This record gives sequence, structure tokens and C-alpha cells, in this order.
Amino acid sequence: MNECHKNFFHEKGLKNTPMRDRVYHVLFNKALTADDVFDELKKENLKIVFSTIYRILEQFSENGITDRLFLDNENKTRYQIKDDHIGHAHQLICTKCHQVVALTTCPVESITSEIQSTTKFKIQYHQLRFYGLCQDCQA
Amino acid sequence: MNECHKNFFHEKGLKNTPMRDRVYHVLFNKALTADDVFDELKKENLKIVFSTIYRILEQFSENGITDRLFLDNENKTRYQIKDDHIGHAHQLICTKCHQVVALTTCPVESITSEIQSTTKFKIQYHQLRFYGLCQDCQA
DNA sequence: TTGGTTGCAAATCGTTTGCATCCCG
DNA sequence: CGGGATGCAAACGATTTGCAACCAA
Repeated sequence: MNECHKNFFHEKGLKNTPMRDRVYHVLFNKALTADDVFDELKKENLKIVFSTIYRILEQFSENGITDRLFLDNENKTRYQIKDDHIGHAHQLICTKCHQVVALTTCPVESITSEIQSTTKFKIQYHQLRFYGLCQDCQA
Repeated sequence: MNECHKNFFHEKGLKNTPMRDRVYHVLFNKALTADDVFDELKKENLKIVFSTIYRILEQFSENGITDRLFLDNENKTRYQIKDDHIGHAHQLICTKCHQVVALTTCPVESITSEIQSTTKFKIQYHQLRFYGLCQDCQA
């Protein structure tokens, strides 16, 4: 867990409040819904309401601290800490606990231009997701 | 546009009603939201309500006639006619008009086992999406 | 001090459901 | 005729917003 998020906050003009701090921490390594975040903070006995959670998550997303993620057949938003190095276009998501692992391999770049010329689409970006069970959830 | 959907309907025990027929037709080739479908049917001067649209779209999805699609940063469901041959795990989506093209190439299978052994995840499935502008929307 | 942050309550949006009526088979 | 299909209105769950009190800088 990195501890430099307080700098992120400061850079973005966001005050360093306890709520923001906790929301940031519970999002580490997992793609959580607002509801999940609420439950996590409740476990820590924090007084928190949904509007605050949603506002924090929206600010995070606006400021590039988190990404929004919509999984198929789940009509609610998941949020995850953004990995600047990979941009989370390629990820491995546990279908049970929603742990997210960023992937470094991209077997896709190579066929992009081929698809472009075949389909006449002007490709802007792509997204590759693997879904499966993480080691813990296989048990 | 194929015209054999009336057989689909019959096979699935769905009655062949005008509403169902029109919903099926407006979904051709595009991933639309319930709202989009509503607008399209309104253009045809049909009397239609959202509950009917949602019920039809749900039946379509239950019966494998359509797939549900959730795009990131868009918190509503899109529906598209399912392409049985490819299962729509690999698609090309126009970010403007939401036309969807199924892809036949899959450069991903080959690295699945590698990812599996590196990450210890048991991979269940993957999803590959290219986003861009279709030829018409580039103008 | 002061503008950003939070709690609270109400509003909004996408979607679902109950019920009476309608119509395909 | 009978059961599925539709319209209408109300309910629902996720998310957003207005407003007053609050607190980090």
C-alpha cells in the first residue's frame, strides 16, 4: 500500500480529510461498489453516508485517482484505484471477490491496425479483461 | 436484415407481437439502451411504454436473442442482437453511434494459459473490446 | 476566516412490478 | 376461450443534489 495519496490529494486541490483517506484505502487492490465502500467504512465504525461516498468517488474519478468500471450484468458502478502505468485497459478480475490485477502483457496492439483496415473503424482504444477466480477464491 | 426471428420467437414460446417485432428490428446492428429503443419506436409512431420495452428486452436476453452490454462510464444497459457464432466476446463498438461489429480474430487465447500460470487465477472467460469511430461517424 | 467537505433529506434516473385489460394462437 | 402481452401507475435501487452545519488550511 503506497502512502503518497496525500500528495495526490494536495496536488488536485482536494483537502486531506479522514473520509477521503479511508475511501482511498479500502479501494486498494479491489474494484468496489459504493455499497461495498459503505460496508467497509461501517466496519471501521465510521459515521458515513452515501452522498459523501459518491461525492468522493466522483472526485477521485474526475481527478484520475480512480477508474469507473461496469461489469456485465451488474448494474452498478465499481471503482478502482487507477494504475497510471497501465491505465487498466488490461486487467484480470476475480468474479467472486472483485480483486483486480493489472496485466502487463498486451497481445492486442499487434492486430489493431489490421482490424482498422479491415473494418474501416478508426480505433480509439481497446479493453481487454480476463475474468476468473483468484487463488483465494478457488478454495 | 434476417427475417427468421419469427421462428426464434415461436421456438422460445414467445408470441409474435408487433412490439416484439419492432424491438427486434431496431436492435439490428446496434447496441441500444431501453431509452434508445423507446425513441426509435416513437419515431415510428408506435404507442409504447418503458415497462413493455424492458420486459421484451429481458425476455430476449433470457432466451439468448440479445446480450446485455455495460459500457464503462455509462450507467445504463445496452442490448444487442446476439451473434451465436462468436458470442460477442470480441467486438468493435462505435463510440458515437454504438454500432457493434463482431470480430472473428482472437489473439488472446494463446496467452490465457500463460496468464493463468503467472497469476494463479483460474480464468473463466475473457472480453476484448475495441472502441472507435465507424466509417460513417468519422465524417 | 473561508471555501471545500460532510450529513441529512429529498429528488432523480434507470429499471422492475402489480394489476387490469387486451389480443395472439 | 385462455394465457401470454401490454399499458398504466406505483415501487425500487443506485446515484445525485440542495442546503445548512462543519472543519482543514
